[in-house]
Amino acid sequence: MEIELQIKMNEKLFLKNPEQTELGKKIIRHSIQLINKSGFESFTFKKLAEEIGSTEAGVYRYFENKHRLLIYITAWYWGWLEYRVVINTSNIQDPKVKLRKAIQLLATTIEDDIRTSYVDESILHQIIIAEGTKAYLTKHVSEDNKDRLFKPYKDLCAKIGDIILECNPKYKYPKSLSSTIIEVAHFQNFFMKNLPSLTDFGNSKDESAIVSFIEDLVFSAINKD
Amino acid sequence: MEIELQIKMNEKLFLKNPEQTELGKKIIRHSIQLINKSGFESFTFKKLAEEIGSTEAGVYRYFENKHRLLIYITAWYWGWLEYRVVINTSNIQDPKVKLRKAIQLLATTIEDDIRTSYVDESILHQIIIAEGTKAYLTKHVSEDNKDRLFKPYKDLCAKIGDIILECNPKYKYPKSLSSTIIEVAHFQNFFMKNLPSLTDFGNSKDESAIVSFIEDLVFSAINKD
DNA sequence: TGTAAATGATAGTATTACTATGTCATTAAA
DNA sequence: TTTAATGACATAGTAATACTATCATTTACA
Repeated sequence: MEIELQIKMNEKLFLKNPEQTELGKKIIRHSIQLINKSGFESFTFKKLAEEIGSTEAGVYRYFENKHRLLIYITAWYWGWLEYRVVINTSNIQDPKVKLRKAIQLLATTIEDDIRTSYVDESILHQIIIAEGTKAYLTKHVSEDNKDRLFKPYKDLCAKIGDIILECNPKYKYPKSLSSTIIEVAHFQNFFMKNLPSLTDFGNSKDESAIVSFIEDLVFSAINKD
Repeated sequence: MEIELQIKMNEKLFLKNPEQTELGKKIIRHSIQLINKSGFESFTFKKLAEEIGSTEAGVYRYFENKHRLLIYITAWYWGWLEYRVVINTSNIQDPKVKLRKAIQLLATTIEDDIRTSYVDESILHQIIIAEGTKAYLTKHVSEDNKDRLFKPYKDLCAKIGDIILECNPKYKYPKSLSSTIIEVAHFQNFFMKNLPSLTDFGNSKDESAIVSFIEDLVFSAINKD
């Protein structure tokens, strides 16, 4: 039996749903590989089209431009991650154990999930670390936000914020702490691998050290009297 | 008497030192304005040249490309901020008061310093918030790092890390906490203004709320037994 | 006053980011 | 069964971007 896991995507993210055609799936799979390989700046629809044996215009039928494609794959990632947080914490009673689990899911690279045939999650995680913030660091954030393009990110953030409040209903900054956890998980990972002197785990190159740092930070903040 | 404050810049950041000519200073001043106005992506040397009544080729004599110019102005900012941290904490004995001061300097927009005639620091602060991370989020970070282009950022980070260690010599993550403070200060500011639901200070739009959040986070982490 | 540095003017190339139009195959109605 | 509509993709453009090269002119200053 074949199981396909589908993440429901906002219609405004694409011109034509890439999940519904072979070419569309190829676009997603190969854009993830290309962006990871050469970086978002040098990524072009022409290179992508050559890679998948199609044409530039073919790609433009699915996505308005490469920035929209970046928002699409980051939104996909956040949706997928929220799904993982939900299924991995649903049977846990203790909110602190829940939060620990969520931090671990956020800060650790995972293997490719075979149920999503056209997305390699381990590569996608690398893209989120290096390129993820570029999805919203633009002059048109507000319009994109009105189109709800960042909803998956905000939903994940809200979810983790709720777990924080479960741990300590009096903690004053659940949402800021939540977005901080997400961003720090990625930045510290990038620094560890590329600018190690900005971290305390330069040589180990070990993601579990990042998890420890974030846990220490988070739990000392919310456990404070 | 006129006082000019000069930040010493790494020679690899430019082809020709922009501080030493009128055109060079114009390039810095107007690129800061243009990047702030339209964002780094839509910023081009052609538009800049038109703005300052020069030519594209003229700008290329100073900077290899627009990304190097971005690194230049971010490096300038970090150098200037470290200078401010040093002079504003040098006469403080209590390391916790020092750290509080440093956090405040990092997270608060400052007025333009008239001693730096060709740089408007308040605009520059906005650029660092929205575009700063793009200076190092590239596929060529490591080479750029070898050229020491990020030294001012790393120096500032090390400085704050030292203050953290003064507060608590046993704290395990001084460098990671330091880089976290810097990054959190900026993206919480960005979120507050652009994606307020990711923060707990959406309506207030008040930087002092960010300072409070960071102080709470930092001091509960380093004061923990 | 001479000379080097700085700037300005002009032109050109390769690539990028996109648009417009045309063709072919499939399906759906007449 | 023909005809029309639709979708998938190719071809061929354009305007802007990111540079490089050359040469003339102005300015600084020794």
